[in-house]
Amino acid sequence: MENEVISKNFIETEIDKDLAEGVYDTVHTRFPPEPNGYLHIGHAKSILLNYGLAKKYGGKFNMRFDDTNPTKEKTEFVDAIKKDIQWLGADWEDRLFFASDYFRQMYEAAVTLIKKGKAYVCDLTAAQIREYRGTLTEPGKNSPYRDRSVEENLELFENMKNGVYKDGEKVLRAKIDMASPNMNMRDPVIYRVAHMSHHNTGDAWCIYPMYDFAHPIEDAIEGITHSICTLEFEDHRPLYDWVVRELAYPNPPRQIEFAKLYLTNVVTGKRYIKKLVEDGIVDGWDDPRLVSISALRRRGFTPESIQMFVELCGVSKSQSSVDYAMLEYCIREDLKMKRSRMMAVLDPIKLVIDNYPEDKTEYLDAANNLENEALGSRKIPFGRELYIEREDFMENPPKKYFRLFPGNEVRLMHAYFVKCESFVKDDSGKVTEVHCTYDPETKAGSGFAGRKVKGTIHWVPAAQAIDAEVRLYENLIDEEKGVYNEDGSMNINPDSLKIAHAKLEPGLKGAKAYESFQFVRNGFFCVDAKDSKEDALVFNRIVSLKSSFKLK
RNA sequence: AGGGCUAUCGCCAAACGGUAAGGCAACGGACUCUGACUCCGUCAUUUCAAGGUUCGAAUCCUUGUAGCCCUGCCA
Repeated sequence: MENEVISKNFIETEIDKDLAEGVYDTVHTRFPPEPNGYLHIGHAKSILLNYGLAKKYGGKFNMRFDDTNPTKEKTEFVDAIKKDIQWLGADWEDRLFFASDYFRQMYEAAVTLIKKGKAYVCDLTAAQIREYRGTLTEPGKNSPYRDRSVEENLELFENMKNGVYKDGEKVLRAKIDMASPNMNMRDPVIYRVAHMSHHNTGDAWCIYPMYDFAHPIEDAIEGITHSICTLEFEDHRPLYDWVVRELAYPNPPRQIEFAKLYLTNVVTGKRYIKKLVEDGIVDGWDDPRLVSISALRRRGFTPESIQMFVELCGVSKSQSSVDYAMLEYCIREDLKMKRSRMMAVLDPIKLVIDNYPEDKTEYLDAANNLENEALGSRKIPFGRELYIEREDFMENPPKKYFRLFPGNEVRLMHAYFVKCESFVKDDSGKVTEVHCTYDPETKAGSGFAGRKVKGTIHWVPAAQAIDAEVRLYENLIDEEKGVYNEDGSMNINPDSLKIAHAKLEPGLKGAKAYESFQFVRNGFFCVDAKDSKEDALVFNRIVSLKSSFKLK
């Protein structure tokens, strides 16, 4: 409530400085994904950071697809990414751009560089370029084509554009410094030949700009002031600055880097996620055990919960890994007040109330959410036979076990106190039925205050309960062993997906439309919202069983 | 001839020379129609290490140490 005082992050400090010094008089940010895959929680940080900054400073936020490499990009990714960003709540208004729409300007910028003697066409092969580049500890050496005349370069580049050369035959390189300790400055390739259809421009071009050349131009064209990206681009900043300087953009953008978001015990690397999908270990990019935006959405995460999470994580330049528990905290925090709290029994065992009339059914009032009255209430049928959670009964309870055991009395959520009188076991010794008696005086809402019970358990009526095959998801990764082994393989938890035959509360709105349920570590449980317009549901006990009672 | 960046509680993260915020996690206790929620309380004499400057250092200087990134015609 009043603890909104989240301190300023270092990027805001930088922006304040820029504004104060008059370097810029506005803030204009952007989120520039390459449409080559699905967005995940790490991207959410970047999206919300960029969008949040623009909003905070009364500036603008652009959506831009950085589609300069046709070999990796697809239109279907464009659509998926747009959907995810909209869902997250970042509004680009009418500013949706494609880097590929600037190909003409980039081409002209390259020509400008050639005319200034700052770029040259190089005939070296990819392998030769690598060889000439030197190593981390040794300087590179100049390409034999480095000193071609401006006229020759102009003609050759024109030929590149006109499709005279095959892929890889020639490239355009910036003429900077082959001895630079920064590898990115050793005459980087800025244009390559690629005879391939582009998802947006089709066959209009057969030369495509490289990221380092294209990105600063894209930013400059759109009037971006602060080009915010992740730490690995820090070494590219001198090149970024070189490009905007050589091209003489007035009021050029400034690149600022921040640390990526990593989560503990979660597979984040795109190539690992891809492997999980391909090997069939997960059932797709939106498998609830993944942290792609679509997976989080399917699992029932809300945009608000992700916004909260990103806010809580903060922004800095130190490489860090946020505890997964923080993500769970955010969704619990967000949902606990605004979702109905239903009852479902995952591992049912029958409970018979011996002194309750056999043919009677009464409809009990149950609040949809105890903390939020505005969510209203529902009626739940109650009768002689119910199902309760197997773990809510113990024949020989340990100390401080507050649930059902012979002789103990508990409250049935939204209903009566019941006292355990006896139980039935089958031949194998497994408990099959628990018998108890109820006290009519203790009906929920009656104001009964005669005595108290230490425990409350949830239940569903045996006759009306909905049978459901439920998928329970737990951590995909073995928490003890960590995510990756030394050989790069992953420690997959064999129990990360279990099927349970659960009993759901009757009248559960839309319940039959749902295919599966997710069980998140720390006990948050909700309906799979994948193919449904329904909101995620939160279930009693499961949401509250955070880290409570641990059986030995 | 290597370069760049980062080091503050188990995990994030503030503090910008004036005497270590906050959140998550954890742990006590109260409350409870779920052991949840809520509420109260505990949780860094110390900031990677060692020196130095200063009345005063997490902040400045020196020297180390550790981690991450960079040798794509990927982004």
